[in-house]
Amino acid sequence: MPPLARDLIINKIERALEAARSQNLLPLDDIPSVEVERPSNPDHGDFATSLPLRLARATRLAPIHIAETLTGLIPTDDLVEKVWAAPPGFLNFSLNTHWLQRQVAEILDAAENFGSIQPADPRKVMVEFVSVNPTGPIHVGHTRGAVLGSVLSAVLQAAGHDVTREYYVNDAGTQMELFYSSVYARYLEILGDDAQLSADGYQGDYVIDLAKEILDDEGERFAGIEQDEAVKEIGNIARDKMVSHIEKDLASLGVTFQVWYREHTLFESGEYQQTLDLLESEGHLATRDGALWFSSEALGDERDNVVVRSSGAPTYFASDMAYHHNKFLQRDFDTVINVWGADHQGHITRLKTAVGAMGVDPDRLQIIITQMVTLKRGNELVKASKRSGDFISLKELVEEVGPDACRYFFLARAPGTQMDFDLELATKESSENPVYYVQYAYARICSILQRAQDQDLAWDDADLSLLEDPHELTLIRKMLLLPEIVEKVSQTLEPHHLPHYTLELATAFHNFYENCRVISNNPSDADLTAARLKLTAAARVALHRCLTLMGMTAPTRM
RNA sequence: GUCCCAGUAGCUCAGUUGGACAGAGCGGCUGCCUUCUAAGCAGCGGGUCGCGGGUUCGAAUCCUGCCUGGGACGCCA
Repeated sequence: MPPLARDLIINKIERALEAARSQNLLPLDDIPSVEVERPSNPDHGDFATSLPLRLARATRLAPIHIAETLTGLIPTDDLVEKVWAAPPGFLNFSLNTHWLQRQVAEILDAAENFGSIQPADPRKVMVEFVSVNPTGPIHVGHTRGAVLGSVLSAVLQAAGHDVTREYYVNDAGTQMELFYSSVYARYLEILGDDAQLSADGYQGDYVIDLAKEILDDEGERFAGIEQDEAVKEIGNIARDKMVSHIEKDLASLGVTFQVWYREHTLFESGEYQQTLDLLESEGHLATRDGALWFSSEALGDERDNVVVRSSGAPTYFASDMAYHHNKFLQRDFDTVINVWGADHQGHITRLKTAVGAMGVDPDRLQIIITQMVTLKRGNELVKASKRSGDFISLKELVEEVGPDACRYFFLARAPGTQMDFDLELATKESSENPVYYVQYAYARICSILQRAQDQDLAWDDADLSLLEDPHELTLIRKMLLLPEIVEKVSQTLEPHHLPHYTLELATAFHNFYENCRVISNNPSDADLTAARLKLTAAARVALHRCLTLMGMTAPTRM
């Protein structure tokens, strides 16, 4: 992977600053950190920095003077065609056309690795996401986190990190007990007993379906045995079925995991006890009112939190502490990213506090909160509550909208914003969804390249210096942005930049297509045709990578 | 009551961590298919960036006070 043009330019500016200092052209005590941006206006070049404006105060010089001084110290070369100062004090750079043309070959050489980068700090990263309790099917509200987590994982991997995608299965705790008894109650109900489902039990029809399945598979034997034992056995079966349903539903959306980590293993392995011992030895635990508390208030949290109830049962928080002990201290992840729904927001501080109490830098735990998804049918609100059973499942959603559009829809919005999902609109507009715009560009590319192949046209040895049309150069410039986008997403943990970029890339291709005929019928254009085919092939590489990173299909025809 | 997130075009949303004239898609209006896919392209119209102060060369972006919407504050998960 060659260095990014951006980094080469930053380097040039740094050297110019060094020179300015040693030649006493600028009164600098030390070299400031240099940042460049991508100007939105093409007239301002490919890269720009506002550094002169920032240096004005410290140097007591006019920004434009600083910009002009630096301009004189930055030589143009193979990469940079032009450097100029622009009022009130910007320093602009435009890239050398021949350099741009050569990048077409670089992109083709990189092939499916195009867009990948080498990070300054390669890390072992875990992305834990979805992690819905296996007490019911996965529904629309969870879809957002599922898509976000899977794309984030893919991008982090492209950014050179060692990524593990993990689902935390909460198979211990009171909600699971309630779920188990709910299935048991339905089981008995089918066998003719009076309904015994408690008011706070799980009401959804899927519980009945589950009970039927178990009845079909296992027969009536659970009716004959003692209740506690029956609930336990039925519970185990129901849980396994639920987990595998969830796994299948997520897979239909293209979301997969490497590890399904079970909560109860924390207790079996002794890690739970180990975690408590560690916290105890550091003086972070206290007994009060018959319960065991984590003294988080002393560590800056708003209040202390219960770890073990007076009943002796550990809280969810307790196993979550043990789980993060496992992530950081047992499995040695450098960075752990948790994707949580907005309802878990209150949990952030205490978990970070707990991680800190274990001697782990809390900044190594990064929590992304996805805001609520409000589900609508037209103007009608659709409630999504698992216990009432009235919800739209992920499965239904994928069947109705399709996985690609579904992914794009959730992906294109920043995680921190609440969003409305109008089912009516989503299906009605599906043919005009931006996802088709992008895929259409890809299909067009494939169609052209197929035609070229049919005509035995080769482009490997094409003369890329023929690519001089503004639309051609714009397309090249746009493609070269991908590594920067990958880096940005991996740093900000905001995958929504990717679909937005992909849309721009598709636009750049559509514009090229409209303005530059690729395969010419005129034999005298053979060289230009070859060059444009090569560019088209590079565009296929770039768009394909985008679609792959987003977990979407790349159709060769539409 | 305290804390967190959000408020940008008719609608759905971006806005490169304080920069150059505020963008895209959809919807509306007008053009473009006898040559590689019209699921496309070109153009027009559309904004008090929730409101008021402040910080500075410069604010949609940072600070502060309000307004509106959502969420979190349990020996639930």
